[in-house]
Amino acid sequence: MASRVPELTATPRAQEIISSARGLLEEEGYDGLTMRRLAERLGIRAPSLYKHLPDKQALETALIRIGFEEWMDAFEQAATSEAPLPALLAAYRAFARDYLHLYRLMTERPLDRERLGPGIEERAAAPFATATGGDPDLARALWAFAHGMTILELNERFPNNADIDAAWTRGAHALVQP
Amino acid sequence: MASRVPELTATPRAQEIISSARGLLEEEGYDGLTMRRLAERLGIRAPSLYKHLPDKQALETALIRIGFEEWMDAFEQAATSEAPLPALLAAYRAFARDYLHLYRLMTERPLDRERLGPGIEERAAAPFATATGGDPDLARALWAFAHGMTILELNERFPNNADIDAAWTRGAHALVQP
DNA sequence: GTCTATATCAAGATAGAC
DNA sequence: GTCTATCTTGATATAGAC
Repeated sequence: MASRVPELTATPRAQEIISSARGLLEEEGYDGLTMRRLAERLGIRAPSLYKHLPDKQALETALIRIGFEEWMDAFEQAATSEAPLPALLAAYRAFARDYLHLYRLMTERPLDRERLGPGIEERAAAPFATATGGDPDLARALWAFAHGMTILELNERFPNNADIDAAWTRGAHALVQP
Repeated sequence: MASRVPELTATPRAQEIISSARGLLEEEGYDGLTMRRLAERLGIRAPSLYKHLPDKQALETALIRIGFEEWMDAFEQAATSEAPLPALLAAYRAFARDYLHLYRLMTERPLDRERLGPGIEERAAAPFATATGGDPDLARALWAFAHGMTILELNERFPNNADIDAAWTRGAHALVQP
Protein backbone atom coordinates (compact mmCIF):
# COMPACT_ATOMS: atom_id res chain seq x y z
CA MET A 1 0.00 0.00 0.00
CA ALA A 2 1.28 3.40 -0.95
CA SER A 3 2.09 5.76 1.87
CA ARG A 4 0.19 9.02 2.19
CA VAL A 5 3.12 10.66 3.93
CA PRO A 6 5.96 10.44 1.43
CA GLU A 7 8.62 12.19 3.43
CA LEU A 8 8.27 9.80 6.31
CA THR A 9 9.06 6.88 4.08
CA ALA A 10 11.51 8.79 1.91
CA THR A 11 14.93 7.32 1.39
CA PRO A 12 17.72 8.76 3.49
CA ARG A 13 19.05 10.53 0.43
CA ALA A 14 15.68 12.12 -0.24
CA GLN A 15 15.56 13.27 3.36
CA GLU A 16 18.96 14.85 2.96
CA ILE A 17 17.72 16.67 -0.10
CA ILE A 18 14.61 17.92 1.66
CA SER A 19 16.67 19.03 4.61
CA SER A 20 19.05 20.91 2.34
CA ALA A 21 16.10 22.49 0.56
CA ARG A 22 14.84 23.78 3.86
CA GLY A 23 18.15 25.46 4.54
CA LEU A 24 18.21 26.92 1.06
CA LEU A 25 14.67 28.24 1.46
CA GLU A 26 15.53 30.03 4.68
CA GLU A 27 18.77 31.46 3.33
CA GLU A 28 17.62 32.55 -0.11
CA GLY A 29 13.86 32.84 0.14
CA TYR A 30 11.27 31.21 -2.05
CA ASP A 31 12.65 32.56 -5.31
CA GLY A 32 16.03 31.13 -4.42
CA LEU A 33 14.62 27.66 -4.01
CA THR A 34 15.31 26.26 -7.46
CA MET A 35 16.31 22.76 -8.44
CA ARG A 36 19.59 24.04 -9.82
CA ARG A 37 20.60 25.87 -6.69
CA LEU A 38 19.49 23.02 -4.51
CA ALA A 39 21.65 20.62 -6.49
CA GLU A 40 24.58 23.02 -6.31
CA ARG A 41 24.19 23.19 -2.55
CA LEU A 42 24.36 19.41 -2.43
CA GLY A 43 27.33 19.25 -4.74
CA ILE A 44 25.47 17.43 -7.50
CA ARG A 45 23.71 18.33 -10.75
CA ALA A 46 20.06 19.25 -10.95
CA PRO A 47 18.88 16.24 -12.96
CA SER A 48 20.15 13.91 -10.23
CA LEU A 49 17.50 15.27 -7.89
CA TYR A 50 14.81 13.68 -9.99
CA LYS A 51 16.06 10.23 -9.07
CA HIS A 52 14.96 10.99 -5.51
CA LEU A 53 11.97 13.27 -5.92
CA PRO A 54 9.32 13.17 -8.62
CA ASP A 55 9.22 16.92 -9.12
CA LYS A 56 9.54 20.27 -7.42
CA GLN A 57 6.00 20.28 -6.18
CA ALA A 58 6.73 17.16 -4.13
CA LEU A 59 9.64 19.00 -2.58
CA GLU A 60 7.49 21.95 -1.60
CA THR A 61 4.81 19.69 -0.25
CA ALA A 62 7.36 17.87 1.87
CA LEU A 63 8.63 21.17 3.27
CA ILE A 64 5.13 22.38 4.05
CA ARG A 65 4.22 19.12 5.71
CA ILE A 66 7.31 19.20 7.90
CA GLY A 67 6.52 22.79 8.73
CA PHE A 68 3.04 21.91 9.91
CA GLU A 69 4.32 19.04 12.02
CA GLU A 70 6.66 21.37 13.85
CA TRP A 71 3.95 24.03 13.97
CA MET A 72 1.53 21.66 15.62
CA ASP A 73 4.09 20.28 18.05
CA ALA A 74 5.07 23.75 19.19
CA PHE A 75 1.60 25.22 19.39
CA GLU A 76 -0.16 22.26 20.94
CA GLN A 77 2.41 22.25 23.66
CA ALA A 78 1.92 25.97 24.24
CA ALA A 79 -1.87 25.72 24.14
CA THR A 80 -1.92 23.18 26.94
CA SER A 81 0.53 24.99 29.19
CA GLU A 82 -0.45 26.83 32.35
CA ALA A 83 -0.80 30.20 30.67
CA PRO A 84 -1.91 29.09 27.23
CA LEU A 85 -2.40 32.40 25.56
CA PRO A 86 0.88 34.14 26.16
CA ALA A 87 2.63 30.84 25.52
CA LEU A 88 0.81 30.29 22.25
CA LEU A 89 1.47 33.79 20.96
CA ALA A 90 5.11 33.61 22.00
CA ALA A 91 5.48 30.29 20.21
CA TYR A 92 3.77 31.73 17.16
CA ARG A 93 6.14 34.68 16.96
CA ALA A 94 9.12 32.43 17.54
CA PHE A 95 8.08 30.03 14.80
CA ALA A 96 7.68 32.79 12.24
CA ARG A 97 10.94 34.43 13.27
CA ASP A 98 12.93 31.19 13.15
CA TYR A 99 11.39 29.76 9.98
CA LEU A 100 10.57 32.93 8.17
CA HIS A 101 10.32 31.70 4.61
CA LEU A 102 8.81 28.41 5.60
CA TYR A 103 6.12 30.35 7.44
CA ARG A 104 5.43 32.30 4.27
CA LEU A 105 5.33 29.15 2.20
CA MET A 106 2.83 27.68 4.64
CA THR A 107 0.52 30.66 4.86
CA GLU A 108 0.71 32.80 1.73
CA ARG A 109 -1.34 30.65 -0.60
CA PRO A 110 -4.13 28.13 -0.40
CA LEU A 111 -3.06 24.71 0.82
CA ASP A 112 -2.83 21.90 -1.66
CA ARG A 113 -5.15 19.53 0.17
CA GLU A 114 -4.80 16.90 -2.53
CA ARG A 115 -1.19 16.47 -1.55
CA LEU A 116 -1.19 17.48 2.08
CA GLY A 117 -4.14 15.37 3.10
CA PRO A 118 -7.55 16.43 4.35
CA GLY A 119 -8.19 18.48 7.44
CA ILE A 120 -4.80 20.10 7.65
CA GLU A 121 -6.22 23.59 8.12
CA GLU A 122 -8.34 22.39 11.01
CA ARG A 123 -5.36 20.75 12.65
CA ALA A 124 -3.26 23.85 12.17
CA ALA A 125 -5.95 26.00 13.78
CA ALA A 126 -6.69 23.60 16.63
CA PRO A 127 -4.22 25.09 19.13
CA PHE A 128 -6.07 28.39 18.92
CA ALA A 129 -9.35 26.64 19.65
CA THR A 130 -7.76 24.95 22.65
CA ALA A 131 -6.27 28.18 23.93
CA THR A 132 -9.57 30.03 23.69
CA GLY A 133 -11.52 27.32 25.46
CA GLY A 134 -13.32 26.11 22.39
CA ASP A 135 -14.88 29.35 21.17
CA PRO A 136 -14.37 29.01 17.41
CA ASP A 137 -15.08 32.63 16.48
CA LEU A 138 -12.69 33.90 19.08
CA ALA A 139 -10.12 31.31 18.04
CA ARG A 140 -10.28 32.52 14.44
CA ALA A 141 -10.07 36.17 15.47
CA LEU A 142 -7.05 35.41 17.61
CA TRP A 143 -5.31 33.49 14.85
CA ALA A 144 -6.02 36.27 12.39
CA PHE A 145 -4.53 38.78 14.79
CA ALA A 146 -1.41 36.67 15.24
CA HIS A 147 -0.99 36.11 11.53
CA GLY A 148 -1.56 39.76 10.74
CA MET A 149 0.92 40.96 13.32
CA THR A 150 3.46 38.47 12.05
CA ILE A 151 3.12 39.36 8.40
CA LEU A 152 2.87 43.10 8.85
CA GLU A 153 6.00 43.04 10.97
CA LEU A 154 7.80 40.80 8.48
CA ASN A 155 6.84 43.13 5.66
CA GLU A 156 7.97 46.17 7.58
CA ARG A 157 4.58 47.75 7.56
CA PHE A 158 4.92 49.26 11.02
CA PRO A 159 6.96 52.44 11.44
CA ASN A 160 10.46 52.13 12.85
CA ASN A 161 9.45 53.56 16.18
CA ALA A 162 6.41 51.31 16.58
CA ASP A 163 6.28 49.31 19.80
CA ILE A 164 5.44 45.98 18.30
CA ASP A 165 5.56 44.14 21.60
CA ALA A 166 2.98 46.56 22.93
CA ALA A 167 0.70 45.96 19.97
CA TRP A 168 0.92 42.20 20.52
CA THR A 169 0.12 42.59 24.19
CA ARG A 170 -2.67 45.05 23.56
CA GLY A 171 -4.37 42.84 21.02
CA ALA A 172 -3.90 39.67 23.02
CA HIS A 173 -5.35 41.18 26.18
CA ALA A 174 -8.30 42.65 24.33
CA LEU A 175 -9.09 39.38 22.60
CA VAL A 176 -8.82 37.06 25.57
CA GLN A 177 -9.89 38.99 28.61
CA PRO A 178 -12.37 37.06 30.78
CA MET B 1 11.67 69.46 -12.21
CA ALA B 2 10.98 65.78 -12.42
CA SER B 3 7.73 64.57 -10.96
CA ARG B 4 7.81 62.12 -8.07
CA VAL B 5 4.48 60.61 -9.06
CA PRO B 6 5.03 59.20 -12.53
CA GLU B 7 1.58 57.81 -13.17
CA LEU B 8 -0.07 61.16 -12.59
CA THR B 9 1.99 62.71 -15.32
CA ALA B 10 2.00 59.65 -17.52
CA THR B 11 0.92 60.00 -21.08
CA PRO B 12 -2.62 58.96 -21.90
CA ARG B 13 -1.27 55.86 -23.60
CA ALA B 14 0.73 54.91 -20.51
CA GLN B 15 -2.38 55.35 -18.41
CA GLU B 16 -4.26 53.01 -20.72
CA ILE B 17 -1.50 50.45 -20.32
CA ILE B 18 -1.53 50.71 -16.54
CA SER B 19 -5.29 50.43 -16.50
CA SER B 20 -5.16 47.34 -18.68
CA ALA B 21 -2.49 45.89 -16.43
CA ARG B 22 -4.77 46.32 -13.49
CA GLY B 23 -7.49 44.35 -15.22
CA LEU B 24 -5.02 41.66 -16.19
CA LEU B 25 -3.72 41.42 -12.64
CA GLU B 26 -7.20 40.89 -11.24
CA GLU B 27 -8.17 38.38 -13.90
CA GLU B 28 -5.02 36.31 -14.02
CA GLY B 29 -3.26 36.97 -10.75
CA TYR B 30 0.28 38.14 -10.24
CA ASP B 31 1.86 35.32 -12.23
CA GLY B 32 -0.36 36.23 -15.15
CA LEU B 33 0.85 39.80 -15.21
CA THR B 34 3.60 39.53 -17.80
CA MET B 35 4.64 42.05 -20.39
CA ARG B 36 3.72 39.66 -23.17
CA ARG B 37 0.21 39.01 -21.91
CA LEU B 38 -0.32 42.66 -21.18
CA ALA B 39 0.65 43.55 -24.72
CA GLU B 40 -1.60 40.83 -26.08
CA ARG B 41 -4.48 42.25 -24.08
CA LEU B 42 -3.82 45.65 -25.64
CA GLY B 43 -3.52 44.22 -29.13
CA ILE B 44 0.14 45.18 -29.52
CA ARG B 45 3.52 43.48 -29.16
CA ALA B 46 5.44 43.39 -25.93
CA PRO B 47 8.39 45.54 -27.02
CA SER B 48 6.02 48.38 -27.76
CA LEU B 49 5.24 48.68 -24.06
CA TYR B 50 8.76 49.86 -23.41
CA LYS B 51 8.12 53.02 -25.36
CA HIS B 52 5.68 54.01 -22.63
CA LEU B 53 7.10 52.43 -19.49
CA PRO B 54 10.75 52.03 -18.55
CA ASP B 55 10.34 48.51 -17.21
CA LYS B 56 8.03 46.12 -15.43
CA GLN B 57 8.93 47.40 -12.01
CA ALA B 58 7.60 50.80 -12.95
CA LEU B 59 4.35 49.18 -13.92
CA GLU B 60 4.04 47.39 -10.59
CA THR B 61 4.91 50.54 -8.72
CA ALA B 62 2.23 52.43 -10.59
CA LEU B 63 -0.34 49.77 -9.71
CA ILE B 64 0.65 49.76 -6.06
CA ARG B 65 0.53 53.53 -5.87
CA ILE B 66 -2.92 53.65 -7.42
CA GLY B 67 -3.98 50.95 -5.00
CA PHE B 68 -2.87 52.99 -2.02
CA GLU B 69 -4.62 56.08 -3.27
CA GLU B 70 -7.90 54.21 -3.45
CA TRP B 71 -7.13 52.49 -0.15
CA MET B 72 -6.62 55.80 1.56
CA ASP B 73 -9.67 57.41 0.00
CA ALA B 74 -11.91 54.55 1.06
CA PHE B 75 -10.53 54.10 4.55
CA GLU B 76 -10.17 57.73 5.48
CA GLN B 77 -13.76 58.26 4.56
CA ALA B 78 -14.82 55.27 6.65
CA ALA B 79 -12.64 56.30 9.59
CA THR B 80 -14.32 59.67 9.84
CA SER B 81 -17.90 58.40 9.53
CA GLU B 82 -20.31 58.24 12.45
CA ALA B 83 -19.53 54.64 13.32
CA PRO B 84 -15.89 54.53 12.28
CA LEU B 85 -14.99 51.01 13.28
CA PRO B 86 -17.65 48.97 11.55
CA ALA B 87 -17.33 51.27 8.55
CA LEU B 88 -13.56 50.86 8.40
CA LEU B 89 -13.66 47.10 8.69
CA ALA B 90 -16.43 46.83 6.12
CA ALA B 91 -14.44 49.02 3.74
CA TYR B 92 -11.36 46.93 4.37
CA ARG B 93 -13.13 43.68 3.53
CA ALA B 94 -14.71 45.25 0.48
CA PHE B 95 -11.39 46.54 -0.80
CA ALA B 96 -9.71 43.16 -0.51
CA ARG B 97 -12.67 41.38 -2.06
CA ASP B 98 -12.93 43.77 -5.00
CA TYR B 99 -9.20 44.14 -5.67
CA LEU B 100 -7.99 40.78 -4.55
CA HIS B 101 -4.70 40.54 -6.37
CA LEU B 102 -3.94 44.21 -6.00
CA TYR B 103 -4.42 43.80 -2.25
CA ARG B 104 -1.93 40.94 -2.29
CA LEU B 105 0.51 42.98 -4.35
CA MET B 106 0.22 45.81 -1.85
CA THR B 107 0.62 43.76 1.30
CA GLU B 108 2.56 40.57 0.66
CA ARG B 109 6.02 42.03 0.46
CA PRO B 110 7.95 44.98 1.81
CA LEU B 111 7.15 48.26 0.13
CA ASP B 112 9.67 49.72 -2.24
CA ARG B 113 9.98 53.07 -0.51
CA GLU B 114 12.57 54.26 -2.98
CA ARG B 115 9.93 54.23 -5.66
CA LEU B 116 6.75 54.77 -3.69
CA GLY B 117 8.01 57.71 -1.70
CA PRO B 118 8.57 58.02 2.05
CA GLY B 119 5.95 57.57 4.68
CA ILE B 120 3.60 55.47 2.66
CA GLU B 121 3.19 52.86 5.39
CA GLU B 122 2.27 55.55 7.89
CA ARG B 123 -0.31 56.97 5.53
CA ALA B 124 -1.75 53.57 4.83
CA ALA B 125 -2.07 52.88 8.55
CA ALA B 126 -3.45 56.30 9.43
CA PRO B 127 -7.15 55.40 9.11
CA PHE B 128 -6.73 52.79 11.83
CA ALA B 129 -5.16 55.36 14.09
CA THR B 130 -8.08 57.69 13.44
CA ALA B 131 -10.64 55.00 14.05
CA THR B 132 -9.07 53.97 17.36
CA GLY B 133 -8.87 57.51 18.63
CA GLY B 134 -5.13 57.81 18.29
CA ASP B 135 -4.02 54.80 20.33
CA PRO B 136 -1.17 53.51 18.16
CA ASP B 137 -0.84 50.07 19.74
CA LEU B 138 -4.52 49.41 19.43
CA ALA B 139 -4.49 50.75 15.88
CA ARG B 140 -1.76 48.28 14.93
CA ALA B 141 -3.52 45.40 16.63
CA LEU B 142 -6.72 46.24 14.81
CA TRP B 143 -4.98 46.49 11.46
CA ALA B 144 -3.22 43.19 12.06
CA PHE B 145 -6.54 41.58 12.88
CA ALA B 146 -8.12 42.94 9.71
CA HIS B 147 -5.21 41.87 7.54
CA GLY B 148 -5.07 38.43 9.12
CA MET B 149 -8.79 37.83 8.68
CA THR B 150 -8.56 38.98 5.08
CA ILE B 151 -5.61 36.82 4.13
CA LEU B 152 -6.69 33.71 6.01
CA GLU B 153 -10.08 33.90 4.36
CA LEU B 154 -8.52 34.53 0.94
CA ASN B 155 -6.24 31.56 1.42
CA GLU B 156 -9.08 29.34 2.54
CA ARG B 157 -7.57 28.67 5.92
CA PHE B 158 -10.91 28.63 7.70
CA PRO B 159 -13.07 25.50 7.51
CA ASN B 160 -16.03 25.54 5.15
CA ASN B 161 -18.51 25.80 7.96
CA ALA B 162 -16.70 28.65 9.70
CA ASP B 163 -18.79 31.72 10.42
CA ILE B 164 -16.36 34.29 9.14
CA ASP B 165 -18.69 37.23 9.74
CA ALA B 166 -18.94 36.15 13.36
CA ALA B 167 -15.17 36.03 13.70
CA TRP B 168 -14.90 39.55 12.28
CA THR B 169 -17.52 40.84 14.67
CA ARG B 170 -16.07 39.01 17.62
CA GLY B 171 -12.58 40.35 17.03
CA ALA B 172 -13.75 43.87 16.27
CA HIS B 173 -15.85 44.11 19.42
CA ALA B 174 -13.09 42.70 21.57
CA LEU B 175 -10.54 45.12 20.19
CA VAL B 176 -12.58 48.29 20.34
CA GLN B 177 -14.88 48.01 23.30
CA PRO B 178 -14.90 51.14 25.47
C1' DG C 1 23.36 7.72 -7.47
C1' DT C 2 25.23 10.76 -10.58
C1' DC C 3 26.48 12.34 -14.94
C1' DT C 4 26.12 14.98 -19.77
C1' DA C 5 23.28 16.55 -23.18
C1' DT C 6 19.22 18.34 -24.32
C1' DA C 7 14.25 19.62 -24.76
C1' DT C 8 10.94 22.98 -23.72
C1' DC C 9 9.18 27.03 -22.25
C1' DA C 10 8.70 31.65 -20.93
C1' DA C 11 10.27 35.58 -18.85
C1' DG C 12 12.29 40.74 -19.30
C1' DA C 13 14.44 43.58 -22.28
C1' DT C 14 17.02 46.03 -26.51
C1' DA C 15 18.06 47.53 -31.45
C1' DG C 16 16.65 49.48 -35.14
C1' DA C 17 13.28 49.75 -39.13
C1' DC C 18 8.88 51.81 -40.49
C1' DG D 1 3.52 54.28 -31.60
C1' DT D 2 4.31 49.94 -33.27
C1' DC D 3 6.75 46.50 -35.53
C1' DT D 4 10.16 42.27 -36.34
C1' DA D 5 14.09 40.08 -34.92
C1' DT D 6 16.83 38.93 -31.40
C1' DC D 7 19.45 38.55 -26.93
C1' DT D 8 19.91 36.83 -22.43
C1' DT D 9 18.64 34.42 -18.64
C1' DG D 10 16.95 30.85 -16.06
C1' DA D 11 13.43 27.77 -14.86
C1' DT D 12 11.52 22.47 -14.79
C1' DA D 13 12.22 18.29 -16.56
C1' DT D 14 13.61 13.90 -19.54
C1' DA D 15 16.76 10.41 -21.89
C1' DG D 16 20.14 7.55 -21.54
C1' DA D 17 25.18 6.56 -20.43
C1' DC D 18 28.29 5.27 -16.62
